[in-house]
Amino acid sequence: MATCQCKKDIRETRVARPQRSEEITKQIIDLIVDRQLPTGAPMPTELSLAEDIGVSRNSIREAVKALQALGIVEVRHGYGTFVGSAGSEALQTWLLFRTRSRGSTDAGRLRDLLEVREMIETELTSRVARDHRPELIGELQACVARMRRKGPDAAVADREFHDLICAEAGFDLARELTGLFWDVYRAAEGEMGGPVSSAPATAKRHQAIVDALVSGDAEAAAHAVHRHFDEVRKRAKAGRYGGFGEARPAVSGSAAS
Amino acid sequence: MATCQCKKDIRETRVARPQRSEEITKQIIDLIVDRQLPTGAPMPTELSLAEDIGVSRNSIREAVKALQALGIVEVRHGYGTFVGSAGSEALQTWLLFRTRSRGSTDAGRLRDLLEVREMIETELTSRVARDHRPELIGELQACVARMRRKGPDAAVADREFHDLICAEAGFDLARELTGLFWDVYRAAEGEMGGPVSSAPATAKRHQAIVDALVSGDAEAAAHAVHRHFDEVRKRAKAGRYGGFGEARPAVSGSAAS
DNA sequence: AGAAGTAGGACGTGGGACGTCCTATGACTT
DNA sequence: AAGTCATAGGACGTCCCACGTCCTACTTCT
Repeated sequence: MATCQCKKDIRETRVARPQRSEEITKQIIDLIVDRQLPTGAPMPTELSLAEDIGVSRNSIREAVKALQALGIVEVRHGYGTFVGSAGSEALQTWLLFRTRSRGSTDAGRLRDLLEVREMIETELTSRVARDHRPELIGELQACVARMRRKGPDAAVADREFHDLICAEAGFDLARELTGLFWDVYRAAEGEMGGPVSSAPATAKRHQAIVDALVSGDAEAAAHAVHRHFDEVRKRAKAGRYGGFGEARPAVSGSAAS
Repeated sequence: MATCQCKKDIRETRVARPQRSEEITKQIIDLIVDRQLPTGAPMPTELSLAEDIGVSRNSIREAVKALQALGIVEVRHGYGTFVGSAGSEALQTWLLFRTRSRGSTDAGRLRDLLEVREMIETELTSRVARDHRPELIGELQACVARMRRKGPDAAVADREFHDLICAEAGFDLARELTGLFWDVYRAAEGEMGGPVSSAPATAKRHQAIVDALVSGDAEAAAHAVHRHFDEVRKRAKAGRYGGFGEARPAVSGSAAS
């Protein structure tokens, strides 16, 4: 009753061949795109899809499940299936698994998360420093103020702070990704018993970012963001799970592994 | 025989409630994490999963389909189900749909793709400029040389060029994401009848990036990357689908781009 | 007219059957 | 004895059918 009784080994390299059901998935997507169905529009019934495509309802359901997992469709029990927004929430499962799965031996996954967020936010903040609504500053200050008060709201304010900046730049994808990274980082960190962020220090760093934005200096803004993330990394290094480990060179066999 | 005969409207806001089957998905993931099954490890049979969890094989299959869509498991017909790598290929469907779906009215989705890639690659290249293997330069030069020769290989060399730099930094997630963005951009561009890249101009920009890397000047490297993407944007603007449209401010109607 | 009850549509789940694909084992050939 | 081919069995793929649950919209009663 072990995992599997046959002599399968991990070193199987044979790739899964193109599946039939993948074809169904494609057809459903094409249906949405061809008819230009907007987000929220009702999809055909499972039954009518089955008839149109010429497969059983069971196969349709499996295809729909796959699309649902990607946020491409949204299913409501007893009501119908609708076109989804393909928002970043759909990737949460993916990214969280990716972060956890090889996590036991490689805490660097957590670091990757932080690193990508830093890259995007650095550039994003630079651009916002060059051009932003005047009201933004006040909104950011309000977040910082909330962060100064300890409590569960501090984390929320932290996330809102970053989201405000990312939203300001106007790149939806970038904004959603950074939000996703924030959420997954938080979830993975909590799971590994990592450090809870220290609100006062974070507030201080955030204030520095606001100051840079006020001055309109793009490079200063980028610098402030870098320092913010430096501190997060430093805190992580002191955490229970022993920090991230060093960056390893990609291809060469010089170090690491 | 229309899309749906009932009077559903697009403005449905009711959110889908937590589904039972989502629970099954979670249990399967937990199984992988708890047993620390590495990528490629065989999963229990659908039948045994059904017995263990106490649901029908049908439900298991739907859950597995969802996980398969995210690359968390890999199913091989007639052989078994295996733990997947959760690689970025899984997101291709997601991102391509996201880019295409609102594409007809908003070509800005394509721009978002490019923009995020630029942000990540700018930062990544800066870091690589500060520290990289000496062999990297030669490898990059080889790519540039291939790009100078027109033909289908030029695009491949283009992708390899970027991938080499991203790999050098050692952040897997960043590397996979930029690769994903490249692929999806290419696919979406082709679909919209966009411009094929002009190899000589691209090669020139890439050469500038290599030069910056040789000099070890992080800021120069960032600048070179920015100029590279500027050119891609310029080319896109001249494309058949009429360019990206301007950056829109997130909330207010004040300034732009 | 308004509210409660009801019929029907649509998704959720379960169970079983059969086809297809793959591997491993054993018989057969050289 | 070693290699090749045929075969049996395991595991996924697809299908059918039935019933439960949930939601909406219509009908009916007050």
